[in-house]
Amino acid sequence: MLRVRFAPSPTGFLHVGSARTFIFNWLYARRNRGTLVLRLDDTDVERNTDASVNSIFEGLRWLDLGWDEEYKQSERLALHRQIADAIFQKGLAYRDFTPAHTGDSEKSGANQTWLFNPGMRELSRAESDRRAAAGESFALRFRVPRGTGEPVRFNDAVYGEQIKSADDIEDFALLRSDAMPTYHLASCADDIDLRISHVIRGQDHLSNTYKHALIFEGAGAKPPQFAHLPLLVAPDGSKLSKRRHGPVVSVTTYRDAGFLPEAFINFLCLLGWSPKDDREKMTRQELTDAFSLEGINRSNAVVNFKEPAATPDETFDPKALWLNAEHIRALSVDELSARLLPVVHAAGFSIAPEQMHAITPLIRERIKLLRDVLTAADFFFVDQLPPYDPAELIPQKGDTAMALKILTRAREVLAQTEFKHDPLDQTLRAAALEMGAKAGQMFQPIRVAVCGRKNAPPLFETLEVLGRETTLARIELALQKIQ
RNA sequence: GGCGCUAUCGUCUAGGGGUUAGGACGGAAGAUUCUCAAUCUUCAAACACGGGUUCGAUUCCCGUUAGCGCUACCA
Repeated sequence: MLRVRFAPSPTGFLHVGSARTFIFNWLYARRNRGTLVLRLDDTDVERNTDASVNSIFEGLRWLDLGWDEEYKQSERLALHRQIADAIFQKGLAYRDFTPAHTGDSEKSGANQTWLFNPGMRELSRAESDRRAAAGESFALRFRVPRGTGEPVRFNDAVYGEQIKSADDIEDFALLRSDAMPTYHLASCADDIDLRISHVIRGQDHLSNTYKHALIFEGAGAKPPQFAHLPLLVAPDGSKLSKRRHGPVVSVTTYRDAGFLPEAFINFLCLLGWSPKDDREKMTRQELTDAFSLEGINRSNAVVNFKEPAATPDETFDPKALWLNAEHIRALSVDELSARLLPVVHAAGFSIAPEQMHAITPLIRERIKLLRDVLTAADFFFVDQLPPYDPAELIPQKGDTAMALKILTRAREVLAQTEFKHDPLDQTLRAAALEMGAKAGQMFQPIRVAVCGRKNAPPLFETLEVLGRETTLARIELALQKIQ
C-alpha cells in the first residue's frame, strides 16, 4: 500500500514551496490510489504557534485537495523516545552531557567541521548510566561509524543513487537535553510507525537523508523511497523566505488576489515538474493522470515575481497570471459568476446574483485575477460614476462639437430603441451613418459616458446589461460635463 | 572551511552523440475589431567556461566557475 505524507512544521504561514510539496504528494497518492497523511511536525515548542497552524490549514483548505489521515507529532513523543531508546540499547547512540549551546556562537569563525564529541562518545556505559542516574541532563547522539570508510547510501527517485562516507556525517542529536526528540528522530520514527512508503519533500533535506538512512537502519526498519524536489527560489536565486520576500511567498496572498486554486496548483506543478508533452494549462484530473516522479527535474526553479513590484500584478509570476486567466476562461458563466460574486460583495457592493451572471460574460476575457472584476466591471456596481476627464468624451479625429452632437443624438435614439444587442447595434450604426460619423467615433463618447473610461467591454452588451434608465442618465451627465 | 546537489532563450521547460535545439510565459511587430481584452500570424531570444572521449559533442567523462542546500540539543 502506497502511503505518502506532507509534514509541515507550524512556524509560519503556508508558503508556496510547502504548498507545492503538498500538491506533489497529493498527486502521487491519487495517481497511485495511495493514502496521503498530513502530519504536523511540531516538535520545536519554542517556535510553534497556533496562528501558524491555522494559516497552514487555511491554505490547505483553499487548495481544496484534502488528505486521508492526520497526526500531530507532539502527541507521539512516547513513540519517538521508544525508538531512540531502542537505538541507544543497541549501542548506536550515546549520551552527550555537554551543556547545550546557547545561540549560534559556536558557528562564528568555525571553518572546521564539527563531527562528534570524543569525550562523550567514548564514555563508558557504566559512567554514562551513573551520570544519567544522578540527574545530569544530556542529549542523545547517534554514534555514526568512524574511521571505517563505510559508506551510507540511499536511492532517490529524482537525484538517483546517493553515497556519502560516514566519516563526513556528524554525530547528530536524536533527543535534546529536555528529552524532546529532534526533527530527524521524530520524522523517521513517525515515518516508520505510519508505514510511509514514499517520502516526497524539498531538496533542502537531501543531505539530511543520510542521517535518516542511519536512523532507519538503526531502528531496524526498511527506509522509504525518497524523492526530493528542487527548491523554489526568488528571482535572485535566494530561497523564498517570509523575511526577505514578504507576502509574495504566502499561499493566502494568491487566494486573496483572486487566483483560482486549480490555476495556482497548475502553476506550482509546472515549477520543477513537466508532463514532457508541451501541455501547460492542465486541469486537476489531467495533472493527476500525468504525474510521475520521473517528470521531476533536479534544478531549482525561479518564481518570477518582481521585487519590488511596480504594479500589483508584478507580485506574481506572469505565467501564474496567464494560467489563472486561462482557467478563468475555461469556467462556465455560472461557475465564474458564482466565484466573482463573493469578491464583489467583499468590496462592499451589493449586487444580485442575476446581475453578476449578466456581467460575467462581458469581463471573462478581460480579467486575469478574480479581483480584477472590481476594476473591469466597476461601472456596473456604482450608482454614480467616479469623475472622469470630459476630454475623454471627444472621439478620434473629432472635437467637442462632435461629441456634443453624438451624445445628443444618442440620447434621442436610445430613448426609443429596445435595449438588446441587435437593435442597439442597428440603431447606433444608423445614427452614425446619418451624421456622417464613423461607427467608432459614434461609440466612444457613449462608452465613456456610460463606463467613465475608454477601455471597457463591448458597447451593446454593456448597454443591454446597464439598461435604458442608467444609460440615459449617464449620457445626460456627460452632456452637462461637456458643455 | 567541509560535504553534497545543480547548470538549455529574461523565466518555466522539451530534447539528446549528427536537430534549422522544440514549446510556453513575457517582449516586439502585424492581422482582426466599436475601445480594451481575447484570438490569429510573424520576429528577437539559450545549450556557463576549459579540457578530454569520439569521425562528430549542447548531450558522455574530468576540471573550473557560479548558484543553492546541509554542516544546530531548527525543521
